[in-house]
Amino acid sequence: MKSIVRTSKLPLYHQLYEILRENILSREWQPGEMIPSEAELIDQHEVSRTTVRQVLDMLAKEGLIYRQPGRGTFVAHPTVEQALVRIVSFTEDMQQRGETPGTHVLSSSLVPAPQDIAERLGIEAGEELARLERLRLADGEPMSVEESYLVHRYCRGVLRGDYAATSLRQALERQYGIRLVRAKQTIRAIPAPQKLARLLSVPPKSATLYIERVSYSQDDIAVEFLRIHYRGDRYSLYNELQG
Amino acid sequence: MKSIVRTSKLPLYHQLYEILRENILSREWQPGEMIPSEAELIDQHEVSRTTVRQVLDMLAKEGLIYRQPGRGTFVAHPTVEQALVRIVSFTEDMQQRGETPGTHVLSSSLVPAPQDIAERLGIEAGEELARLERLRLADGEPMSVEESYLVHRYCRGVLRGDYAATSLRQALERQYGIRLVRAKQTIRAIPAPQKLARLLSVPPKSATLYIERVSYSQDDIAVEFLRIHYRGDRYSLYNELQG
DNA sequence: TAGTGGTCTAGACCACAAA
DNA sequence: TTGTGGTCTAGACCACTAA
Repeated sequence: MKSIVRTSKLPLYHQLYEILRENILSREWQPGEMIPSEAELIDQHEVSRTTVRQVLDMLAKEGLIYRQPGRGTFVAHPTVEQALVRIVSFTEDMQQRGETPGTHVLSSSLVPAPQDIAERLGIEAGEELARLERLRLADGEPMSVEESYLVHRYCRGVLRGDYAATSLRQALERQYGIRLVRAKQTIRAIPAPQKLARLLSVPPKSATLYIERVSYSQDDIAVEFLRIHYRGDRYSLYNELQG
Repeated sequence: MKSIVRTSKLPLYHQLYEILRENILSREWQPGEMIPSEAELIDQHEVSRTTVRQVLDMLAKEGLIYRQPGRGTFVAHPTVEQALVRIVSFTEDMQQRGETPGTHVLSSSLVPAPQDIAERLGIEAGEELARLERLRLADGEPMSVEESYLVHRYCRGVLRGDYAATSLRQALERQYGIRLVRAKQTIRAIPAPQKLARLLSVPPKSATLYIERVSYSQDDIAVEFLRIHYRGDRYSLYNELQG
């Protein structure tokens, strides 16, 4: 198990956060299981209660844990509710919804950046982009069509991967050290153009949920522009608001 | 100015939060303006730094303030980005988008709760609901149709108000002390039914962004069920995700 | 009664911005 | 040099849960 390094430049709470988060995501601590009490975490990591609570507050805010006064702190069960606030892969998304994901790669090529996409990514028009178009299936039926544009400069050769089987996000992380940690997106309802309607197996002009997303790396650099058309009759988004 | 009551059952941080929040929302503290430093807040309200910082963390998380190390803490400028995370009135929403809002009341009546809505609100089917149907305009053109269902028990007589001119949210707050502080919603793309298409001035089966929302009061009681159909060609949602 | 999380205090040292 | 927010500590009292 990783432990806190007192000489690190990283704040103690940040190190402890990474450690606890890893224990949860790796399933070392199972959903529903009680995690060590605040007192135990203080002893184990030799930090103050304030620091421990700061970390638990962060994890609770993210929905990874929940607390029960007088009882303890527990690992939360993953819920669909997280979908719209956390960046989630198609595979993960479908699994949360209880459907079996599938993928067909429709096309994959290098293209010069069109003006509109270049603007969104903060690069020059004409710069080389890796374009990947995929049909996504849920339980064998078409669910969405995704069009990814990656700034090729940051991930030369990405298109050599097989993205029917592998996750694009995983490849970016493992081969290029790029973690997509933040994204901005807009959501619209638009009628399916003819070609898209055929791919999705719906009548032309059917309502689709259309999302445009720009994703940023851990260094806050725009890396990907994504267009997704979801079938309106099969897909819905969920989120929570506060006043 | 309100001040903290030490004998109150409410936690100090909660009272201080309400006070600072009110100063911001009432525009007593203008956007961009520096708010009192942590040291000043400690003196003014006679609480510890921990308590002050807990409150500032909450406000920063909400996006109401931002901090600059070494400089101070400032009131944030309202941004469109808040739209999908904060609960926003139609009027406020349109103003942020730079359009002039308008409203026509289509119908208003008391109805027994249908099974599906009763479930969402956590009440018995058949319980009395106040139903309000409104057409929303932006720059004089139809933008959306809203159908509100309020649990009448909590706000007897609401329907006497004129909700073409007044905000329903304001009426709930001022007349019934109900503040909608939290909501859950799902977002879909669906084709406009004939009747709706006429109201929105679009062809039948046009794509609409359809939102179902359950809103909760400060006491965490479900108060309102809302259905909104936005014209797909005029409206888009925006939000930010984190990895 | 013992253990848990919720709230709160008084103090400390740091890096950074501005004068 | 002064004031700001960022991080961290050690300790306290409370209400609640479970044995």
